[in-house]
Amino acid sequence: MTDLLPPIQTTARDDAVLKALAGFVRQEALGPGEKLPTERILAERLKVSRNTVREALTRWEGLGLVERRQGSGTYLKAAVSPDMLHMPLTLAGGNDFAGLMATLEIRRALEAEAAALCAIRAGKAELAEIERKLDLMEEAFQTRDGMSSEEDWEFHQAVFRASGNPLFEQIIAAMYEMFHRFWEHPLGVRDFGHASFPYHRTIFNCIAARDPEGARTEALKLIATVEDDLKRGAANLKLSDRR
Amino acid sequence: MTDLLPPIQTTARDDAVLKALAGFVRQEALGPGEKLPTERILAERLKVSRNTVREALTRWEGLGLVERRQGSGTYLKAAVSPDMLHMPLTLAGGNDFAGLMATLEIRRALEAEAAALCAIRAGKAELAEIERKLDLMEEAFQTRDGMSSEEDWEFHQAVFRASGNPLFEQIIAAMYEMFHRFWEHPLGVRDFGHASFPYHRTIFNCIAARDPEGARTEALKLIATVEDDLKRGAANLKLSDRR
DNA sequence: ATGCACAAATTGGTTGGACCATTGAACCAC
DNA sequence: GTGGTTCAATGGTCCAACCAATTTGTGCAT
Repeated sequence: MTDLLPPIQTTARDDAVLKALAGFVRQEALGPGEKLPTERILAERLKVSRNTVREALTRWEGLGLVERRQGSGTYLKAAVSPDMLHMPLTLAGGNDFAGLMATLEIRRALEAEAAALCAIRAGKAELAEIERKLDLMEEAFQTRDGMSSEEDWEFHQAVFRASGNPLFEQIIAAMYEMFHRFWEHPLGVRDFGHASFPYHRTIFNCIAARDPEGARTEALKLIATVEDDLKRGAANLKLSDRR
Repeated sequence: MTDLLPPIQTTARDDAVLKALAGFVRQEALGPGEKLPTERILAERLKVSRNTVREALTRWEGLGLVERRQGSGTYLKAAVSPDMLHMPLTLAGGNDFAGLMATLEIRRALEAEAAALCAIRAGKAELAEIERKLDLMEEAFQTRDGMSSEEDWEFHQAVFRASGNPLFEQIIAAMYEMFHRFWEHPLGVRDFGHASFPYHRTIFNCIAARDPEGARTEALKLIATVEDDLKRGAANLKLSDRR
């Protein structure tokens, strides 16, 4: 009732440019990594100023769809289609302990759901991929004595990817930066993340056994251990960080 | 081991502009709705071209942080801070059934977790606010015979807000557009959302009773009914949309 | 004074052209 | 081959002007 009669768009140059460009990408079947026409050519072909083309491409760049390399060209970074839906999300203040805990709660929600969905939907190939990442992680864990954050992350990524819903991976990928920043300075907790180790295997077992609720439960347990480590780290910090 | 030696950043003009602008907003304590300096003034003050200012603002506009009105000015649309984290989410084929299901799965994950957290953390004031929204919704439901999408939404928002974690509300707000768009054209399902109605009350009861797991369970049930309606709608669509 | 029509100033949107900085390939000397 | 050099292509920045929408001010009629 409220907003039928959308505001009429008298001008929308750069949007039109993006629409045309999306159509071009579709027609040419361009995929990630491929180079698209130069700004000058686009400007000439579309009969708009190069500045307008640049504004349009800036939008796509901000959305992570495209990467510009000076002197080289503009390259696709993700699959684009004319009917994409964008949900830009900006999170305020995630540098401190509270922010980290907040992201961890999001992760708990998504991790549990993704594991459950994964148990329902994962195909044989995805299952094999997850197990491969798990093996890699366990090997790294024993070889480097617990320093397996990279492999750990790849395991979780594989689970998210196999959930069949790209949003899981996207949201969590954006949070990766935050976790990674933290994992390099684990607040003096020497064996940070050790407690979570066994649950990776149990999660995988539930997924492989097609047990959604079991996978959900194990995922919740895993996050709980990480939360615990985090709280211990915060306590350490409070004791040692007197200045 | 892998990414020590990060690529050096020789120039980053527009990023610098945004950083400066974020600092300005912070210093002037500007909030949503307020107007920020004109492009020409920014260009002059920051000693950069107006073009560069425009590219920077285009980025913020794309992220939904800012709104430009020709002839009027540029206005803040959301709170900005220098340490924001941006995560643009893009969903291919956003208009169709699959896209809506994808966002619904995210919503299921967040809704369940938020309800559980809410049962643990909500204070008296938050609890009262949730109940108020619930009453409003129930009233609207009976008065307008099921058309209570706005009030429905506000109820869920109140729950998210009372979870004590702002990220829940932010993420779900980014997805609001998709839900809203759909609620106006419920695929011919006449009583869309009716089935979910009673669960709002049961969720609230669990929260008020400080029963996290109960709240989680009820939230999952609610989303399940919406998913069900959605599938029925998709079935209707398949039957009627032959062309 | 009040209200309305019109002009002027303000502001974002677009254009065209110029130049700079980086990249990558072709080429050359050793 | 290896390591420079040159050079054309390409994105990044700048400038100056003009267009289009909005806001503000001005002055006239009532």
